[in-house]
Amino acid sequence: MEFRTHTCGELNESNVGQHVKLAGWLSGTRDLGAVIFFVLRDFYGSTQAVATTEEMKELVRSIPRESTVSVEGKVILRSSPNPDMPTGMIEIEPEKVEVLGRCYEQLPFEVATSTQSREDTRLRYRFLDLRNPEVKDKIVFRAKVVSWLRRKMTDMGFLEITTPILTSSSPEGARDFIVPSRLHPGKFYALPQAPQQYKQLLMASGFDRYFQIAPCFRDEDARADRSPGEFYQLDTEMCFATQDDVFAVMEEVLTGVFTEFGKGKKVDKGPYRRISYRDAMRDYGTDKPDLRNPLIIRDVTDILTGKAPFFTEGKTIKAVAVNGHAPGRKFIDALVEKCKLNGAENMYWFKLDENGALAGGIAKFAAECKDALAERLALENGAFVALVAEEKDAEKQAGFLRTELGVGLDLIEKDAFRFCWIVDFPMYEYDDEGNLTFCHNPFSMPQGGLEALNTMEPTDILAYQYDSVVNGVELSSGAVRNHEPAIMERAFEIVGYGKDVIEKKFSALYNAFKFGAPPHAGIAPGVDRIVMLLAEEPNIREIITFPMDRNARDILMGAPSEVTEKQLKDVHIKLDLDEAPAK
RNA sequence: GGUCCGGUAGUACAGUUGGUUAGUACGCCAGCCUGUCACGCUGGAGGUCGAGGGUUCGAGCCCCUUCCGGAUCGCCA
Repeated sequence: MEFRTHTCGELNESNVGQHVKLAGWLSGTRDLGAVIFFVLRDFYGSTQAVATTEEMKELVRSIPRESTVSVEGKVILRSSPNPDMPTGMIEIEPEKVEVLGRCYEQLPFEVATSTQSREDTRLRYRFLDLRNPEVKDKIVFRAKVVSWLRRKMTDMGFLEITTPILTSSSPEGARDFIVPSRLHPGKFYALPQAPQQYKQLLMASGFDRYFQIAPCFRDEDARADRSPGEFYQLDTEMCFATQDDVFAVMEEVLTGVFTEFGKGKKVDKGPYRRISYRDAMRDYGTDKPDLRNPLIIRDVTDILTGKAPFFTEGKTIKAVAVNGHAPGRKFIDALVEKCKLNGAENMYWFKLDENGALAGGIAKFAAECKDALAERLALENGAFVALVAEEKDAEKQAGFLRTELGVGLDLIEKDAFRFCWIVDFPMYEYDDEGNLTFCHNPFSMPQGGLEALNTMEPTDILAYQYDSVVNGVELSSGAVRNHEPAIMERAFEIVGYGKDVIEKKFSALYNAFKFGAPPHAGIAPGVDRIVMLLAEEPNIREIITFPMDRNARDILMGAPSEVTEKQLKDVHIKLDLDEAPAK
């Protein structure tokens, strides 16, 4: 005996007269007394049935909503069709209705309006939340995107290879999730932050083009666009490949997926614009510029230093000029507050009135250098100029200002995905304690190779390290890898690590590279971010089937949870808690 | 960990200057209704106002502590 002959989304006029059987969730009843309309919903859609006999009406009245039900009967034409419903021309005249799984509890929220409930309630009842077609569709959408990416990569000659989930802790980067070993007391596995070393080992093994929809684990706090704990990357690596080779592949994949799933928005085609890290910081105040925003930051330190009490020596002064969209006083005052809240010392401003005279804000201080400012900032009559003057972080504050102005004055290009590559990241930087460290990761090849490492000022050395950015979102990070043991040794030596450290921390890679390593390069776009952008969904949890909450808890499953004494003993763990664990 | 906002019925919210019995919508229960499709109508049940303490004749409202949630920053090879 079969549960169904059709799904709830497929019946139409052509099925009229057929005897069918459907199964699904009772999503609602409309009891008109003499007739009861009730709607069955499954993964594919909804179909209405109509109960007319007293016996059938009593039965339908007795079934709670959201119970699973099978309905067997004849497809009939509706006397009052619903053109908004795919199955709206027909309905089922049931002969037999059977409850398959009763809904015993009061629903915590309406399935159809689940998204209006608090997020923790939704997550606790995620299985109900996911019955909401609006919620479910985002997960289906994600599956389609992932499927497309997988097929595209395969078609381009990449081989999908899975790499271990239980692996070793990697010393730098984000905090690891660690897993105690039972067989090896006191030792731990770590979940991979990325399959970085494995994919490079695959290159050393001769696999030419690798990819994987790879789960990555990082024990860091959440953000609106960053799920805590785990996320997925389209991880890929190529043998005998240059930065340009990687770009060519990714431009095809990214433009492809954004065109296919981007709802008709304009999508940049490759080659994408390339912007050096330093130019990006200078012009946009960030290494992930939103190119839909037409505003450019200009440095006016040389023009304005000393011209006002607050433009003192040593501050960097950055300006963002807007022609033709001068905001009102209320907007400006709010902007000043936002900038201060973001950590800026202050925000200054002036306008150029219709006659080309400086007005408002710091106009009286800037008057004497009006011509220089007008030229530097390409000012037109009616322009508005916002400035920040900072001892440090001037670029960052100006970047914030640029975004606020672009968004606030509605200057952002609509319906477009604007891609760029951020290239030439510095190899090294000084950390807050003044120590030299790797800027991105130690696996990148320094531009100029060993000679650059030996002759250049470390902070001047650039790496073959790149990010892809779309609409202000960092989509992926990648690099040409350092496959030369000698260059690796020198690269680590510069930050004060000896050969022994490489041996210890990266022994597998370091050893592999001594046996004839191919030059190789790769990149890893974030799958969750791609889906978020395509689905126009600002909350990353909406595009994850079973997301953790912001505090990295799965409140549906109750993770993380305590384990038994025996489990702890098996893995040689003794707890040392400040307080007794909460029950 | 910092800052800001919030927590009132199953759900989403309102609640005036601190003042009588804490309301509204949806859901739930009972009844009416022959073409609904967010059906409609009538009635009913449902509350530790997150928790604890304080001020006051009187606290959902004011103060303190604490828990929880959201936004944001720190953090994120």
